[in-house]
Amino acid sequence: MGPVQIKQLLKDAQVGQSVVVKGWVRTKRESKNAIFIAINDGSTIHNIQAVAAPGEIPDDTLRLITTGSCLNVTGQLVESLGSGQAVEVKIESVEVYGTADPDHYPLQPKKHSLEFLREIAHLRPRTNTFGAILRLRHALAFAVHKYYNDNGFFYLHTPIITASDAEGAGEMFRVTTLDLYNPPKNEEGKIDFSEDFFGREANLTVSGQLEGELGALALSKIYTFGPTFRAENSNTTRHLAEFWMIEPEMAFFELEDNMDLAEDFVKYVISYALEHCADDLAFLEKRQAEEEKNKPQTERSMPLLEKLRFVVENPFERLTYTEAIEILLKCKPHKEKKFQYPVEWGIDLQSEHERYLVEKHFKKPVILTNYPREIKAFYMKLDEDGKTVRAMDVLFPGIGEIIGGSQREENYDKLLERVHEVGIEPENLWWYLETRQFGTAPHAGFGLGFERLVLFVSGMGNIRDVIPFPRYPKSAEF
RNA sequence: UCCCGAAUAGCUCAGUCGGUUAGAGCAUCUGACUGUUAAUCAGAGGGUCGCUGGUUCGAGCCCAGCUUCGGGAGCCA
Repeated sequence: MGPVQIKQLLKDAQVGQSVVVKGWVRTKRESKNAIFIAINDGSTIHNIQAVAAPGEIPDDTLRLITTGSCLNVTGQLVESLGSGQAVEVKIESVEVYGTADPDHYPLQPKKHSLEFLREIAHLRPRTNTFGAILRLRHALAFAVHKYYNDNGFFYLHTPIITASDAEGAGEMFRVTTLDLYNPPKNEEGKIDFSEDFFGREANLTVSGQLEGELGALALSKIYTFGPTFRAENSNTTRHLAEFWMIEPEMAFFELEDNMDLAEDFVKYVISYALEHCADDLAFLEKRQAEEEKNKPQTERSMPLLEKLRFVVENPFERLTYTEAIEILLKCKPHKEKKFQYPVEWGIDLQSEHERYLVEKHFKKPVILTNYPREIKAFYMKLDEDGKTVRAMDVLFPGIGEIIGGSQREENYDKLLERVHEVGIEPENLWWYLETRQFGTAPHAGFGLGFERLVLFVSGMGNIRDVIPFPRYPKSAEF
């Protein structure tokens, strides 16, 4: 199927074999006795070097071979006379598929800032960094499916368009076919959504969880992995308006099981990346070190591979919210009034508090559980004391909350009480509430932000650089 | 959305106290040299100093507003 990829060529091809290489030119170097063309087809971070003697490539063709142009090269695989590579392609013929005028092609054989590359998101996959990230992203996505498939989960496709506005997970993007310049109005002068496509207000999903629970209460173990949308005006290195979320939901799982799964799952996918993306991770480790070389020693990250192995090999720290508050109350930054936000039982933990726990106190991933009910969602199961809920957040160094989950409230009366408490109209969630009336079961689940995972594993600093075409406020160009 | 900072050549950046013709490195082009590795050396071309307005004899530089970007915060995954 198609031409042999450069990855395969570098791995398997025999010297003397005739080969066809199709890919994009990274650099061309000419000397008196030889022309060198570094070609990359995205299958691997490594280029293959194609070589010709001067005159072997017609001048008209040679002139078109510039950084960024696309070639179809036929030749023979030979041992390299140079020292940088074991094998190279001795060119027999070259066809230029597409030129890239060097006066206008923005990618040059030099370092570019990530901000600049974000402005040319249509071309940045051709860089080493984004090639590595996109291959890593693929491997992690594949590992997610493999993990759940191997563990008896079913991939459930929850809807992208949803009419339930009661989830409270954030601002939503409206979906409508109404004429925004002249929308139908009802007697009160308000927009008449009964005229809209779905006969009611509709939005893009902020979470597949509620539908995921419906699946778990039938198939026992399901997961979702799909796009998720938040219309928050978030301008940070950890938020996107469109991102991919993985949400497993399991019947007959309690909080402990949920934590065990979350930890095992994250460790599995990171191990998978370590095993299958060694070259790309090595490159990303170098890239991160290079980027941080001007930082003082104390602010530099642990080398990427060391960090990933550390996470895989060590148990996550597990403690309750109450225990975390006690640690924070006793800690130095609190006593020296270094925290911007006060610490007391009942507060929602701020970034600075989470960072202290993860990066200073424990120096490893932390799972916090049993948060006060007031600061968590209505669907979380109440603890016996009625004050806390069976929530769990997995906090990662540098990323913050990578997973948020809980055991769900399966008791109809308690759930209904919470629904009223937070001011949701029960009619809007009748189908969700019915699962607690018909064969309810203890169950639990969590959501993992896929880009936050890629961010952590890649060592990149901005979530906008770990998704091919990022969506964030004022940005949807590509 | 809030706080702080930034915007100068294709890219990364310097530009002193407001003062004549706005600089460097890389990239590009030309030449030299070389089994080269983001080659090296020499030369050349390349600018609406983010936008709008203001202050001033004079603004890349000072002031105001806007736009975009970055860092931090909030919202959260």
